[in-house]
Amino acid sequence: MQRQHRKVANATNASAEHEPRWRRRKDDRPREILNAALAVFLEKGFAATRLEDIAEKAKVTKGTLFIYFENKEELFRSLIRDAIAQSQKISEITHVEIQATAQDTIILFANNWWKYMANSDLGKIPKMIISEANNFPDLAKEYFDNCLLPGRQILVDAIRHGVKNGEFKDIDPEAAARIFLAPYMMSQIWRYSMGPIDSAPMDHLNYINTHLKMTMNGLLKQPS
Amino acid sequence: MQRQHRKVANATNASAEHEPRWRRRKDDRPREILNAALAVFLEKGFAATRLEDIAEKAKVTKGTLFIYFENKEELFRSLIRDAIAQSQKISEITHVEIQATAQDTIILFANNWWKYMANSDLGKIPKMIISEANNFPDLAKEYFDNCLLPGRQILVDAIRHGVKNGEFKDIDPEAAARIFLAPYMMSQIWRYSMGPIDSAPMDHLNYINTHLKMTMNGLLKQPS
Amino acid sequence: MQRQHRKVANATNASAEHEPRWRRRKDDRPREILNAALAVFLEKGFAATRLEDIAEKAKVTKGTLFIYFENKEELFRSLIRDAIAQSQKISEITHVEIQATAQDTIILFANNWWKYMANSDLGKIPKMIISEANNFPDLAKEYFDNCLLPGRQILVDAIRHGVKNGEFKDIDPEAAARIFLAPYMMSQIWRYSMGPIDSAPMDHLNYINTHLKMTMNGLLKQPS
Amino acid sequence: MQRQHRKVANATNASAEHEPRWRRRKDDRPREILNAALAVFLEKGFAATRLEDIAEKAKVTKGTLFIYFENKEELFRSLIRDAIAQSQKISEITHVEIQATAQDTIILFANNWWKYMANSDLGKIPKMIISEANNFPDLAKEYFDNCLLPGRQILVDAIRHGVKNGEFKDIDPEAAARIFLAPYMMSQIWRYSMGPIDSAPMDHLNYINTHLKMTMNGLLKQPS
DNA sequence: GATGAATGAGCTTTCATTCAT
DNA sequence: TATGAATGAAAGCTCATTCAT
Repeated sequence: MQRQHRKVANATNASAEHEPRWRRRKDDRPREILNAALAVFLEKGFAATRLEDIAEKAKVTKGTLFIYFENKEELFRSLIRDAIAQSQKISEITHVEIQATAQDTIILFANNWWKYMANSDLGKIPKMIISEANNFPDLAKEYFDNCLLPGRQILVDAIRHGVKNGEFKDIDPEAAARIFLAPYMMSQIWRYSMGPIDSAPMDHLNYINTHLKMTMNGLLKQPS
Repeated sequence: MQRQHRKVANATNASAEHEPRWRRRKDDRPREILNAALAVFLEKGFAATRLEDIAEKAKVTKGTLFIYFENKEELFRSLIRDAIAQSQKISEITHVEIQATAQDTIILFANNWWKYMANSDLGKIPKMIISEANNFPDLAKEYFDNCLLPGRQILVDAIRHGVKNGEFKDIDPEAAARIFLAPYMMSQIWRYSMGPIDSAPMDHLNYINTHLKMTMNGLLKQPS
Repeated sequence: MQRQHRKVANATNASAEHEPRWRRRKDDRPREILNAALAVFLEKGFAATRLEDIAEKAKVTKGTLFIYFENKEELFRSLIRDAIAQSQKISEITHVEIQATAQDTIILFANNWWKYMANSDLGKIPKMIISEANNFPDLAKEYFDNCLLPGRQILVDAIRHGVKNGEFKDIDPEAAARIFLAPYMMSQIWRYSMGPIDSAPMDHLNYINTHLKMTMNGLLKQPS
Repeated sequence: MQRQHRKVANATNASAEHEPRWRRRKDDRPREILNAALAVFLEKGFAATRLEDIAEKAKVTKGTLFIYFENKEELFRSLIRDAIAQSQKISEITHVEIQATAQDTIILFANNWWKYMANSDLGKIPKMIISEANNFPDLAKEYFDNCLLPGRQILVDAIRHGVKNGEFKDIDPEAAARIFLAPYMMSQIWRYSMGPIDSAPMDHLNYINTHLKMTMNGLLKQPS
């Protein structure tokens, strides 16, 4: 005991206005760790991620991670579950009222949904889920059921409605919904994987607008 | 890879004449290992894959892998490089002659390309590249430059040509090409990740046909 | 230990006059911690014991342990040393006057000694010492020299005296003393280890009386 | 590959008659490891034992332990289970025929049993079981049921028989059996814990003989 | 060549100990 | 004083890689 106290005293005397070696950040730590974890898991994948990298990025030591998360797997799961929970909140927001036309419904939904996907950390999840789906099938399913299916269903319904009321051509709504979503998903997946590699980076806004234009009107001037 | 191939060639020469044709030949080993590796790497990703799993699938033991491949990383690289090499051969085949209409050119290309993507192991590469792009950026770039860019460029050229000659509406060919490709890519990536999870499995042919119809003619009956 | 006691004494002096007597006083802490430590160390052994378990049992937090004890090892040592000190006090009590017969001396000593062994925390020490003797040989020696040897010596002396004066048969007093003690020791060691497992729990009083009867008179009706 | 082969060649050339870095000892390893484990677990206890110590004693590396045992706990359990299995074989040997007198039965059994306890590794188990009983209650129970109870029961039966036929005094056979066994057990427990500390080491044979004499005939010349 | 026992570097996890609060 | 968040030094365990067989 004596010895330790003296040690502290010395340290204090030697450099009185020193930054403390660490601070208590009980409330903020989990978020900081999750943010760091997201960055590293996204980049390297689950297995290739070393907890030390996450710790370093979160500016804590390895041991601290285990105060807030049971183990590496639980940290990863927390990350995904957290994203799912946030997505659901957003789902409620983006749950669009049916508009005058099916086209308007689709565009409104797509724009709302895209706003979150492209501008928040939520947009990083699809790449991670794709990469880890076989290692964490339960998480993938949870994400799929809660975050992807509902949005797809809105599209299916809108397209089916548009087909029925003569606004859209006769088309399979299920397939059309998937196709409509593919460029959005692909864009996000690409961004966090091939993004740094693709020599011709994409103008996202232009990309999305072109997508809507193409999907609605087609490429052909004189449709067959 | 190079080194291994030479070694394999030697082995073949040395023993080919006194072994019956139908017998499993020693120089099939690298192929068998690569096949096994593809299956496991695809499922689990590079870091989560244990060489023992690959060995088991290839019906050899761990030690044997190191006879044919320098180490785990080289095995993975061989896999991708091998796929790139095959893709290039196919590229030559799918390098379509320009057709009467831009639409025909695009459809011809797409069908050819899709034939290989959907029906051979080549279609498994995109998911792996997406997952490992940040851990193997050089491989990702190689794949991108040799397998994706050329195909995309054919589309860009065809669309640009179609826009110029009045066949297509006025649209950004770069963006349009990416959007056109997205559902194809997404379909393959999905297949090997979320495929087993997606409750409503896809009819690929229907999906592709709907895609072509939508892209060419649009959804709207009365295009704006 | 010494240091802690002084510290405690100070604390008592400083605050004794303005705190009600019945209130749990600060200087009970070391005792409470030692009690908790005894329970957990006894159950799990030194290395398998987590300080957090002791803290919880003592209704303090981990950090508090380090206020009263320098480290885990010192806490353990304090525990044993404390027991040794108590044993010595008791030794003085049980240091029996020589009785009319050697038998009476032995029985008087055994009953006195047993009273403490069977009914106080002192009886928990043998199991701990046995378990940790190789990890803390100095402690084991201290316990042996101060707590076991003196008692054994009393027995050796009494037996030797009994042999000499014809009260006892001709027997090796050293061996006989050990043998006489063994069932007592074993009984305590057993109690805190196999006790909960032994399906037929022991009636201690019966056990001890049988022991005395057997040891003094033997099993045989017609001694050879 | 090339590189490694050359490396080997160099090493070989440089010191051709070198001892190999390791040998394959598939069949002997488990025994060697168990022996090493017994020594270290016995000395330090389960929790304080580092696998590295066992590995070192067994002249292998840490990793090798995991080839033969699933984890530290399983290694420990294997050790005990192995001892139990051996004990049972011996039990069959020591399962004594009933002799002319109860005294003879007891002495025959005790001598047989003691032969193994005092002269083989089996005698090390009681100290370990005592120490770890609370951490491995299932193992302790298994040991108790298979190794201790049967022997004790033989004694109980013999004593009860002796009491009934007038050979022995009227005594509680259950208690007497425990008391009879205590010095044997204590002797073994002592040997592997306090043994190195006890300044006056024991002559085991003398100890046992004194025990038998005392137990059978008692200390008193003129039994009361 | 092929095998798989053995190695050893590296990672996850634990927990005694420290120290900001 | 007391707390408990944070640290960091092990320890257990895994697995790519080596190498005796």
